Amino acid sequence: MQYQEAKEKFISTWGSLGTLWGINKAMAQIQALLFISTKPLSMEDIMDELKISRGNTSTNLRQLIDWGIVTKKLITGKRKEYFTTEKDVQELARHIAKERSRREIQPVIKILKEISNIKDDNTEKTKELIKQTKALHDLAETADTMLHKIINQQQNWITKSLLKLVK
Amino acid sequence: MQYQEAKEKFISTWGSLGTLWGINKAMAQIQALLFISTKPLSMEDIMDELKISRGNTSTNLRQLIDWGIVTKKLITGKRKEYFTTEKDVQELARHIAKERSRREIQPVIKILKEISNIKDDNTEKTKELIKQTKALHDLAETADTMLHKIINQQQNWITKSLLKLVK
DNA sequence: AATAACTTTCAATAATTTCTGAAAGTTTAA
DNA sequence: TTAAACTTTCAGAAATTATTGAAAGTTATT
Repeated sequence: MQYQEAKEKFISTWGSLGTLWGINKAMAQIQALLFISTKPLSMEDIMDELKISRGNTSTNLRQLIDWGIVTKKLITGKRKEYFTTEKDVQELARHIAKERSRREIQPVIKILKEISNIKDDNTEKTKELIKQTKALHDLAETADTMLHKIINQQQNWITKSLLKLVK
Repeated sequence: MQYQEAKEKFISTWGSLGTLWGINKAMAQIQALLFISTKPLSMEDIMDELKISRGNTSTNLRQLIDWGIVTKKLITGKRKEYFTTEKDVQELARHIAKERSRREIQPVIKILKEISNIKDDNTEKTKELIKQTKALHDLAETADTMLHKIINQQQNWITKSLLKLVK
């Protein structure tokens, strides 16, 4: 397998994986492209490379920026904006986990809590609803808390290493 | 909030969460319905409750069975097939994690390994591709292994194992 | 064996999501 | 201030995914 084939395979695999987990294909592919690029890329570069339209590129870059995994980079002497993605896989995983928790898990936890707090009218079906949503709530909350601890642990690890470097 | 409202909210929330994570809405809702039901339900029951067609119900029940989180239950004296879902949240989480790993993560790990093993032609871009896909491969493999260790624990996996991991 | 009770399959359709491309908007340079 | 360089927005088109419903298939009952 040569470079070009490997590159295409990586980008397309990443795109499919994204789709499977509810992430737009173009968004995943742009991130994949930046992830293996040796230098920041312009919108033009990305459009050419992935054969997608300007609008699509612009929209998905914005989303990646909102997710905190892509940043604009201004290159002095150039008008265009250039983009890079977080290159450290652990940082990348942290960002994604943190965002998905904030956007998707936390709101569900809140709703589960509400539901499990409805008044118990002592019917069997109400008891079951309360019991099951409570169990789900507890599971989600514990898993989410643990995930955050892991995430923050990584951060600490990184912070520590950086501090060591500086000292 | 009364029972009926709470029930509907739970089913619809579960459906939306599913969609967000790449799971078909009907599939998630059927599972949600069974999850809070006090007794096994027939296809008829599910169709009525969720207002979906027979075909849709049949297809999605099959998928849930394939995923190992719903089982057929034959009630003696009745012709119809009845369905139940795993009621234990931890077992449920185990099944889902195991299946998603097997179907989605493992194949990606395999591809990442292939890609990161391409011949190094000593160009900068090839070196970067190898480096980055290798890092991703290692992260995915570590995370997946960790997940498997967690899901293979028989009981109290969250409180015991995850805490250990974090410490 | 015939019929009734039930489930599965799948072509057609509907709903949803993504993508395009051009107009509108913004920023920089001269 | 004007024009060029670049980015964003968004209505319509295209692609993808989900859903229906009825025919075909299966299994149990008489």
